[in-house]
Amino acid sequence: MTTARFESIRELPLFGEMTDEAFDTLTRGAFVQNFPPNMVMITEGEAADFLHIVQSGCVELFSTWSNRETSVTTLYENSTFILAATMKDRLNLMSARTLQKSRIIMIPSENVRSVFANDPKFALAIVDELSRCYRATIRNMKNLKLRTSIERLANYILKQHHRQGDALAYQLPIEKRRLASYLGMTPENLSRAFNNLKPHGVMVDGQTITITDLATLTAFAKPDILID
Amino acid sequence: MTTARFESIRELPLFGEMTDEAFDTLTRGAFVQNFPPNMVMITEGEAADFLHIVQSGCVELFSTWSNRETSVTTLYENSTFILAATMKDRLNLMSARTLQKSRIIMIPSENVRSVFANDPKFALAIVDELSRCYRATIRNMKNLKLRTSIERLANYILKQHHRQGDALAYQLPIEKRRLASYLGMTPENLSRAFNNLKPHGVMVDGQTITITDLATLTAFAKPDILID
DNA sequence: CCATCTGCTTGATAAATGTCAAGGCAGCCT
DNA sequence: AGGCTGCCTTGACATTTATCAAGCAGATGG
Repeated sequence: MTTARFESIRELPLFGEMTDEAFDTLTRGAFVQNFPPNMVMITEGEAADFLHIVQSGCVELFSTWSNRETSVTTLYENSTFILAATMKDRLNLMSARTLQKSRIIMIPSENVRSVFANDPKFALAIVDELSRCYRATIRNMKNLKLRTSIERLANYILKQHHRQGDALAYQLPIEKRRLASYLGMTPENLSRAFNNLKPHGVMVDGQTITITDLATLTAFAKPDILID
Repeated sequence: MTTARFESIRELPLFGEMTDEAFDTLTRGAFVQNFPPNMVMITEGEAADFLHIVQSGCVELFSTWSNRETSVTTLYENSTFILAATMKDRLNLMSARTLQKSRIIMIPSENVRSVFANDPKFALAIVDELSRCYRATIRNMKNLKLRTSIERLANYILKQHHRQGDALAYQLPIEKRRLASYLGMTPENLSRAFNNLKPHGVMVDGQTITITDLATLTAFAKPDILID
């Protein structure tokens, strides 16, 4: 029974509703791979031969052009990536590297496309996931185009605050230089941006963020349900 | 026969492969609406009750936050929009306004979702369209984060050159202030960016762009198949 | 333990981009 | 024709952001 190896993903929204038969077909030829930290798994421009799922660890999607590099997003446990390129059988637009030791499940793209055609529940789940990624990217772009770097940082701090159970003090989940790249600025500028946020209720010590005045920070950040 | 009213879209990639029956179901309750230029048809934050298709004219998707506005994309004949929000039954993340007198076909979102479940060919077409939009947005974001404003303009000029049949002289399809917003800069800066491109082989007179040195412009712009 | 490395921070400076104000020009209306 | 109006352009200036260089601190490895 191949399914047993992929139990951990069977209950994910993307696979939860499909038939057992479809799930077996999907995972036939799939495999799990362990990667050390800081390993480039996928380089943009390559064919998208596999749908990837982060089983454990952490993966950064990034892109380069003309000696510049930018972080597009960071993925944690149970996230899928390379879905759009997989469905259209196109080249990857982004590269992927592990940030920590990570276990990645890889499902042949062909399987995804053939099961999509035969299992309506799976088809719906694919569309849900694609729509979610698309909308997340639109939000990301609005964030970049409508806000200054300090505003982006302020909203990032608020978002993490919510993600970490409304804790007023928490650890940054990624290195500051990667956060800087994600937010579209240089590490130097991120340092200064943290300093600029002091009067708006943010204290920083190493990886630890402390929100000293949530109301002031929120008033400054003006979070928006259509962006954040 | 309701279908007759929607003949013009029957052959689009999104609808071309589906059964006649499914197409009839889809367009039941759909309608065509004429809009004058510069009319806001959709405001971000509203529910996505209809899938929209531009039958003729031109539509800009844009977003606002805190008294700022940015143009996300411009759509021409046969483009669909609001697809992701339609499929997930969520709020629109972007607003839409006509730039010219436009005819828009509006299909109830419920129809799209129910036909999706019953017509595999349509389901595949939806995924294709969603993937295309997603990948276009990723490209857009890479463009914004990896290039300076002058580089973005140079690549925009090259892309239009190709879209307009490799013409060395052509008309800009949109107003400069909207182009500026799309490229993530102010109108004043766009003017200066055009001036900066003179030595790289670009001449501008009103709406007319003339590429005087394609090789130099291309060398400067460094277009990339994974962005442009 | 020291030496080294890497990521972070800071200051000084430069470059890119935005803001404000003014003026030009074309299209439009009366 | 004359006068609007809206868009674009230009100049002067302010702000934001990046770059370069230096130094610091914590982690790593002999």
